[in-house]
Formats: sequence, structure tokens, C-alpha cells
Amino acid sequence: MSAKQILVVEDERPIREMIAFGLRRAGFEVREAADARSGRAEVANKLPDLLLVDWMLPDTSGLEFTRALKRDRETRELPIIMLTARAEEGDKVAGLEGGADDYITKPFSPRELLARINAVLRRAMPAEGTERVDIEGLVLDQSSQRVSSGDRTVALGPTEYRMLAFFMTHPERVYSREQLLDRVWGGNVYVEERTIGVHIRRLRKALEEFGYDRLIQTVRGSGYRFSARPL
Amino acid sequence: MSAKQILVVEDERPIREMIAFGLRRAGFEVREAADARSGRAEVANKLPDLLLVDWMLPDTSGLEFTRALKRDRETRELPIIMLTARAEEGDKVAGLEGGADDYITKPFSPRELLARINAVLRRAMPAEGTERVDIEGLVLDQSSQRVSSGDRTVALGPTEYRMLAFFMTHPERVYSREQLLDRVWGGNVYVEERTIGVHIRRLRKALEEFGYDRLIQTVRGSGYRFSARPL
DNA sequence: ATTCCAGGTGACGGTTTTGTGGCGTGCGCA
DNA sequence: TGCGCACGCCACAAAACCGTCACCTGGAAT
Repeated sequence: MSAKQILVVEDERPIREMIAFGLRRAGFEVREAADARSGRAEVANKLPDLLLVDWMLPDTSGLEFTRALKRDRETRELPIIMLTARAEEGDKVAGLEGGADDYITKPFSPRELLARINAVLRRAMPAEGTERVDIEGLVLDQSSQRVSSGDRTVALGPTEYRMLAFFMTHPERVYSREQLLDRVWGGNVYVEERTIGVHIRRLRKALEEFGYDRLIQTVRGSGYRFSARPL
Repeated sequence: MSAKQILVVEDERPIREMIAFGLRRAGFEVREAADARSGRAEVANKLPDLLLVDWMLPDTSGLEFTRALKRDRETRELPIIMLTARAEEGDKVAGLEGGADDYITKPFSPRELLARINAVLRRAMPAEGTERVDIEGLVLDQSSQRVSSGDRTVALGPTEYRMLAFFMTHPERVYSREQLLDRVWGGNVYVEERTIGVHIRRLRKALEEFGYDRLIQTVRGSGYRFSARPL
């Protein structure tokens, strides 16, 4: 597994360099940008694996920056961690709403940062060799973000796709609703656990016409399981 | 799987109780301590599965408390989550260096706390080699919460599954109804001992079509035994 | 043989968990 | 600005499961 590339967008140079230093020492490849403009340029230049974005940037707010990236299809899946100072704490919510995958308040320890980075990467990154998964003829292709059967594509919303992708890369195992929230939605979101049932149903319905809805099994009292074996 | 036990060490009573309440509602068993001293006593008394420690305690800093535990061989593996107020944020570094497995800043949402707890517990709980058990072709797979024979799955309700899982991981040994209540239902539940017989029957019936019902043996006057050997 | 009792059985009502359809909202897009 | 898609959530329906009870059974003790 090659080194993950992280782009740090932060205007205060000492901070930026300290972060970069720590990350490099941890084995990441690091690129730096001092403002949103050059940040965008860097992203366009070569897609990093993860973005660290300061909340306050000289030219735009990190929020705007994030929003823009999350809107673009090309960069939508790019994981973003927002850096906020304590004073800006009230905006956390907004930061997440804006689409950041996680945030971290300054000051933070290198260890904390690493923990979050790894968490987010783990979430975002298809585990080794799961770029393409075929289960009983149901085919997940992560690079094109599509799931298909034969030559037909299963119609899925973004959330359904993420959930199905997660399931297909983690079959034969029961996941609680809480775990699903954590792994499919991401750590810092508040969503009713009940809602998961709704998405399960939508996913089942989408798979139904292909005859694959049976793969999503309910484990009463525990959660759900994706399995090729009959219940 | 019986309920995990969590010890909350926090001097501010309302906060402590709120946390305890939330955790209990989430199915944890909770013990409380108001200062480091009684905290230590509680730990010594009976090792909990996880520790929630406030950063500021009347007698010692949470840091010292944690350090001490991490130094002791007996408690080194005990997972610790530190609670810090925002104002103490700068000390995070020290907190983590001190050996806490995670920290969380007040105020926090119950869900966030639960997520961290589960994450830490999951990390701390490496399988005991009972992940997969095969007895005479009857296969228990705990990660998928399923018992199967050949390619067919035994249809079990939650309680039946728990009971069978317990039996398969503790074979060749007689358990009284009371013991079963304790280990399968988990301690503080009021259920008629008579009821166990009913579940035994249900379990036998479920195993019947696979020819495995013979594995559950009645020991008159004592209880039940799961054994591959006939008798 | 008769009695007695632990344990087995089948049925039932209540409770909890999950499935389902629908509604309102927010955001991207035209 | 208006439209349509996703999404989150609610309220209700359906299903699964659980704990008990009343009654049956088989064998051990007398």
C-alpha cells in the first residue's frame, strides 16, 4: 500500500509546517497550500487522499471551500477534516453540515490528529482489493461507484450506495445500527437509529428487481448482515 | 455476551449521574466514584471493562490517576476514556500521553460518548478464539451470529442463539438453570427458572431437523449439558 | 404397582423490534 | 425561482419473540 497523500490547507505557516512535519514522520506524503485558491489548484492538479482544511482562510472560509469540493462530483468523495480554533467552536455544526467528514479543534495533539485521519481514511478507503467485488453476480465497482447486475445498473442514492458498498466489502458479518451509522454515515452525525431501517428498506427495494434483496438479512435484536448464504 | 461494566470517575454529581443514566439506558452496567481514591478502590474491588475518568478530580488529576493505572500490570490493559472540559483543552496532549485510550470534551452528546466507548471496547476486545466453533459439524460463527450445519442455517431467535453460543463455547459441562440465567440472560433479570426449560425445548426443536438436538442433555436435578458424547 | 416430581409440551397474550408508506425539508440544478 | 431528488423522521402495521401457565410424561423411590 503506497503512502497516502494529504493536502494541508492552512494559512499560518508555523502551524502548517508543524502539522506537515508530524504527518510526514507518520509516513504520509504531504502537500501544503496557504489559501483556498492554491488549495483548489493543488486539488485540481492531483487528487490527494485526504484534505486538512483550516476553518479560517485568508481568501475564503473553510466552509465555503469544503462546500465547493463536496459539490463537485469529481471531489465529492474526497475526505475532509476541518481545523477549527476554540473560538470558532460554535460553527462546528456548520462545518459538518458543510460536508466535512470530521473536524478537530486547535490545539490538538499529533496523536489525536493521526487518530482522526486514520479513522476517516479507513472509512473512505476501500479496503485492499475491494475495488471490485462480485457477490453472486451482483457487482460493486468502487471506482465508478456503481453497482450492477449483468449489464443493468442498480439505481441507488448516495447513501444507499455507501451502505451497499460497505456491506459488500464486509459480508458475512452482523453490524449493529450504531456501527452502521458510524461506518456509513461517519462519526459525527446525529441520525436516529430508526432511520437505518428506512434505508435498509430502500436498499432492499432497489435490489428487489434484481432478486438480490435476500442478501440483506435482518438479525433481530442485533442489526443487519449481508450474506450470500440463505438465512 | 453479558453487559459490559463501566466505572465512571467524576466528582460533579449531576454530570456523573447523567452519564451513568445514559450508559445504563444503553445497556451497560455502571459503577460510580466521586474521586480518585474511591475510584482506585472500585477498580481494585472488581475490574470494570472500561473507565471513564474526569480530567479534574478533587484529590488528584485524572492524568495522575490514569498514569498510575497504566503503570500497574494488573490494570494496564484497562481501557480509559478521559473527560475534559473545554478550558482544559490545552492539556489534551498530556492526557493522551498519560495513556488514556481516548478523550472526549465536555459538553458531548450521548451518542458521541457511546460511539467512543464502543470503539474503545471493540479495540480492546480481541476474540478469545471462540470466534468460530465446530462441534460434530455444527458450526457456530459469532461474527456473523449464525449457527449452521453444512450450508444450511439453524433458525434461532436471539435468546436461543445466545444460549446455544454459550453452550457451544462451554461444552461438556453441566449448568444449573440459575447459572444459565446468569450467563445467557445476564445477571439482574427476573425470569422464572422454569422458563429455561421452555427455551431448551425451543432450542432442541430448532436443532432437531439437523439431528443435533441430542447434544443438549438433561441432567436430572442439576441442569443441562451440551456434549458431543452420547449418554 | 402406585405415587410423586422434575422436566417436557403446546398454547397464549403482551411486548418489543422491524417493516412500510407517507410527509416535509433542504439542496443542487435548470 | 421553481422542480425534483434524497434524506431523515414519524406513525402505524406486522412480525417475531418472550415469559408463563396448565397440563402431560416418564422414571425413580417406596
